[in-house]
Amino acid sequence: MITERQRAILKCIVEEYIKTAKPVSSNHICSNLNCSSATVRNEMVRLEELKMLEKNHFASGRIPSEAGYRYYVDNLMEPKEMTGEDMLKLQTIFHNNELDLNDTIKRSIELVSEITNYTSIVLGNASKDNRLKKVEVVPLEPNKILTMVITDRGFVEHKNMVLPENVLMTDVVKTVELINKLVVNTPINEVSEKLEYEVKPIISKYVKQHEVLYNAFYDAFSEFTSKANDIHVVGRTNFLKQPEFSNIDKVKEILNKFEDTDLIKSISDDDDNGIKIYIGEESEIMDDVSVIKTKYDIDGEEVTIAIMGPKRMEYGKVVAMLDYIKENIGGMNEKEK
Amino acid sequence: MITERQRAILKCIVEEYIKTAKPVSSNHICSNLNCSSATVRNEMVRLEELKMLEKNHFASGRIPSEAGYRYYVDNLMEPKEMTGEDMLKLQTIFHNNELDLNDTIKRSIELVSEITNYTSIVLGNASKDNRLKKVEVVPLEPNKILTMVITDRGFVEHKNMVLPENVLMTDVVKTVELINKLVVNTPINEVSEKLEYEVKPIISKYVKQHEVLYNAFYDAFSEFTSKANDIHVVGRTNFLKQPEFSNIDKVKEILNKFEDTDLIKSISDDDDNGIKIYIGEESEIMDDVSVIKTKYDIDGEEVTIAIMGPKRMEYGKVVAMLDYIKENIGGMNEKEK
DNA sequence: CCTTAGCACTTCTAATTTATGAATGCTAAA
DNA sequence: TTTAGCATTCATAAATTAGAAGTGCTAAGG
Repeated sequence: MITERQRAILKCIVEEYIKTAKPVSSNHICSNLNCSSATVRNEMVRLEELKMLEKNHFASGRIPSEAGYRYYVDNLMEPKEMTGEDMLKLQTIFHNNELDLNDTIKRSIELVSEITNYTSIVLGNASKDNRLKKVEVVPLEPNKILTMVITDRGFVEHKNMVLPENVLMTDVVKTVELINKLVVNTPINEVSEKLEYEVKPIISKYVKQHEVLYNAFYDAFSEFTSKANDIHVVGRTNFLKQPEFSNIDKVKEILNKFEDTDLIKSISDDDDNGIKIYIGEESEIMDDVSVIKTKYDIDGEEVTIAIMGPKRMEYGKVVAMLDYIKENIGGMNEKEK
Repeated sequence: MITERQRAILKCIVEEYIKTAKPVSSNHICSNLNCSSATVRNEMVRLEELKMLEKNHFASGRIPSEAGYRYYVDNLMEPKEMTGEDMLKLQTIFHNNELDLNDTIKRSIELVSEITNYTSIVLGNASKDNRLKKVEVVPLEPNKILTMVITDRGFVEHKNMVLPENVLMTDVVKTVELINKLVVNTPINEVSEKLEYEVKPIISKYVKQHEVLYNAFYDAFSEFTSKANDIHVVGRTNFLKQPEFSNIDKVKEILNKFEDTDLIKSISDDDDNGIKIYIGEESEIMDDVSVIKTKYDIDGEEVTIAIMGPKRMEYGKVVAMLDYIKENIGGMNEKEK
């Protein structure tokens, strides 16, 4: 069992280490508690036996182990109040009517990154539950067109195309009409299938250059599904500001992880909707990194956001901000309906 | 005057230093030329007097000075052939019909970054010469709309908006009709002005909630102009791979420069349309950095691309690639018309 | 039995020394 | 003009030293 005093010491060490990034000595702690440094040292030995603390070497101070952080986060951490200033900044984002929910989230998270100096990730999953609203073609120059795919959630994907010489504009219009008639209101991830089995057979009857046109639209759709599922990373280089990343190889390692799309996407794998904290190894990103993440379920559409920093993160501060954002986004969501 | 042998030595030193990033010794050179290391040393002294070479300290080898690189680039550098493999990779991008010119450039430049391990920048200047083609509104849910701004060049900017309770859909439609009637075909950078002085007075007569709606559209346009003028940077972290950036402070410095939008935009200030090389200080970005840049003039629309690396860049290789890209983009441009 | 003063002990860090080696500049001979 | 030879310079790496920080343990005190 862990005693009350041990808890106090652990809390003190974790918080001090988070603040300074330097191993914490018994001397430093005894001024906060009513006991001598020798007593603290005795307790430290016990906390080390419990695997809550670690030492770099014989005579360094103690630093929290992953288990130590875990215990701190689960049992000792006090919710940290946001500053009025930070709240105000978030409020201006929330009350900007021109932003839709997705952009609001992105902006909020960018702000979190700026305030905390951590890295933020937004993983959209827009394709899920988006239905095709309409397909549109705007002729630009004689043989150049703009094609647009619009969903009922307001996502737009567009692409400029150069028409081969032998394709007629009337054929383009026919194709678009056909697609609009047959595919509108289909969930976006089923569109490809529907195109292949329902549109293609018909298109070949009515449209001369059906091969070329069909392929062009088919590609536009598949690009859409891949893009909609997008990854938004802000503040990658914030890691450079952390003393534990003063080593250039560590920097390289973490920056390379950000290039690994699959790894980043895997952050949203977990289905828990609360605010979850993954410390070091648990993050499955890198041993020196912690991730705080949550999912926002915006009328059926899932958005995962994650804040990434060194293990020595200000967990309380970040959790408070995410809480605040979640609360307000939830409110907006209600209002909107 | 600089002698033939001195030129040969300078060329040798620059190329060796580009390859190894280590000061070049007289011994290393004399094996390439038919003379002893002592002779080379004598010449090196003269090249140093001409400010073409520098030393780190008394007994280090020589490294090229900025003037040395300059002389090399202007007089000694041989155009380097691209490898067939690299050409092939570029060709697949050029022949991808679904990419418009802008995307083709972006992709090509990304490839250059990948091959060379330098950083690439594409500075679009889309707003220039873009005219408003149409404004469109798609109603999504009862009080939610998608607004789109489309230009004659095929740029699309869109935004989801939540309508305030008291705004009627009919008013929205009226506003859109008005804008389309009055502003279509206006160069995009003049739209704001025209909105303010021509549309606003009229809108207030016909539309009830004119303030709210007017502001919404006004903001959408100004966002468009700022976005269209976009900055596309690829391979920022490639600098980490360069030995001259093994110092974390240098890395921070260069990464911070990338955040400075105005600085990056200033790269396109120069009006020369050829391929220009700025070495070190000349780049006005950072003393340790060189920039190779050029402008592509695609039927009236200007795109600046720049490749950034250490002073110790493979100038010849990059120039060859940009040449090749320019040639092919030019060809596409013709074909398209 | 818990707390604490005292002290020996460990290890890191930073400063200094030492040794080695790479490459130079200069001199003098070919 | 070229080059061999050699003293000279300076960086880098390894070895040494000194100092500081902080621990663990022991033994005394409440």
